[in-house]
Amino acid sequence: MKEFIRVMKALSDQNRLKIIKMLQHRELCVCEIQAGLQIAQPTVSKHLKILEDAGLVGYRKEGLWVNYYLENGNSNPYAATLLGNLRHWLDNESEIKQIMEILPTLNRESICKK
Amino acid sequence: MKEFIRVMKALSDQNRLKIIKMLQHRELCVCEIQAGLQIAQPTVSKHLKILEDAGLVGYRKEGLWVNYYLENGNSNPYAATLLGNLRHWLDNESEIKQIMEILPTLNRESICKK
DNA sequence: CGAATATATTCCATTTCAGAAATATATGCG
DNA sequence: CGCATATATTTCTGAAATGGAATATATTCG
Repeated sequence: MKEFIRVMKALSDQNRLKIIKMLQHRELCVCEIQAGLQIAQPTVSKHLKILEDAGLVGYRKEGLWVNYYLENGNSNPYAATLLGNLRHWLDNESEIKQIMEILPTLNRESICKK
Repeated sequence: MKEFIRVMKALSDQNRLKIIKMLQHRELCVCEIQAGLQIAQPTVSKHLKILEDAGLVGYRKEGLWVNYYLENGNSNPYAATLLGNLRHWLDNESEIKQIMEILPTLNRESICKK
């Protein structure tokens, strides 16, 4: 019950849903996600932790960068099913389409190094 | 986006999930749900309103009683899919099994009339 | 109409959550 | 080691959510 609620709550936030939709296209580091969402970096990190605790995303460290990716949901069947649904859900939402346009232009080199 | 989040939030609460699981077995009036959840009546009414706003439940008035039932989700595709998933999800949770044992004994006549 | 009953709404206290700023940690490089 | 950079954690604040008590509404029945 608690595990299910954790997944549902994780997917009850606009910014976290945007992160999920972004990660459907490719792995992203924190600064790329931040650039897409336009919110403070610590806020992004917190959202990512909530998604991770729900079994929705995982991460790989690569030097200074931390690359987040969508989980398959092996650990959590609810997460797996909902991630499957979200593959096609929300694609027509304006907020999502807008980010998808920005996504290809996001480049960690140009975003982070100043 | 907002509509999706409304459904997810509605299904992010333990008591509302219990209501959904109860309604999978049969239509129930408010006082029967209250007896199953053991919380105050106004709280039940409020949860039911949240579920209704999300397109998850509907109701029929029958005299003094208001009978709530699970929606098919014609109005809301997200609600429809999740209600389908919840048909089998959570059945093995102890909190749910416990209510399912009480459910057959709930009788609006004996609960409300005092 | 007036009383009784089932449900809904309002109001209030407590908790939870999102966000930002400040700070801490970790990795790479000179 | 010491500095720079990317990310995580802590702390605080305002907004939202949950639950109960009190109150309001609606329906039935005499």
